[in-house]
Amino acid sequence: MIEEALRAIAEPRRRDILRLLHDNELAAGDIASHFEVTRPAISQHLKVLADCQLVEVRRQGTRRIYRIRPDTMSELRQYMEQFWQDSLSRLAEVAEAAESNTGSPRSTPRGE
Amino acid sequence: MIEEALRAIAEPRRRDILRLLHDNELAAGDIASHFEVTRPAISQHLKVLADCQLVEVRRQGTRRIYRIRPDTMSELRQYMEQFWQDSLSRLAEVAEAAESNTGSPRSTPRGE
DNA sequence: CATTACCGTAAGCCCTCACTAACATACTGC
DNA sequence: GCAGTATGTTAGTGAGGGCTTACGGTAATG
Repeated sequence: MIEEALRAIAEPRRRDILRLLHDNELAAGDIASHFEVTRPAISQHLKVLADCQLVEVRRQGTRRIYRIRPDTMSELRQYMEQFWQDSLSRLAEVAEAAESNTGSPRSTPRGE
Repeated sequence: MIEEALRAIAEPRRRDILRLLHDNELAAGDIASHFEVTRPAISQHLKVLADCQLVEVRRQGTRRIYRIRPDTMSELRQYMEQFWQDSLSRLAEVAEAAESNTGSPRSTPRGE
């Protein structure tokens, strides 16, 4: 489930959709009108977001109103926070912070 | 670049690799020995992680030693933090937090 | 009932991706 | 140079994903 949600937000278009819904609930057609792709494409994205419960849908006449599910969003957020802690050692975090503060990294960060 | 990194960590195997490297640097073979898939598969994952600068590699004889790049990890982390702020409204966050504090959400306060 | 608006679904195309098998490369020791 | 170790790279495969076109289904309206 969370795994599915993480894959879902890895897609830029779906992140755009979520940002679009950050404070307003919107009908599918309204959402689709914000993008260049066709309406069915957005509908499929909305289905992915609904399947992993990142959004929820409400029917109002012929319209489908989509809304963010903050509980699942927060769950995913917490999963990510745990991931940072699991993959970023305390020492590494401090080192990075110090490097960022000094502004003069010792090892070439952009060398290629 | 950040886009690429987000796509990279959407893959479970690559997150496992990053967690494996959280405080130790490891040779490619050592990393591969932790998984069931073949070494070339891990080598390709490592290339993906190196391309988006989530890890860096150092050569030591015939061995390639891989290490986390905390700067890029933090950059990605900050990008995600910004995304939560962009997609989660203040009100939704507060509502979720309150719901989470009570421990038993039970009745969803949404009219239907 | 017919029409219109709104929306999801199915099929097909093309591209990406994770994986394996085979080959190529770089370094070490004899 | 030759053999062995450690690793990257390439070709090929099967699965999945995003997109479009075409179609089907439901609700409001006359």
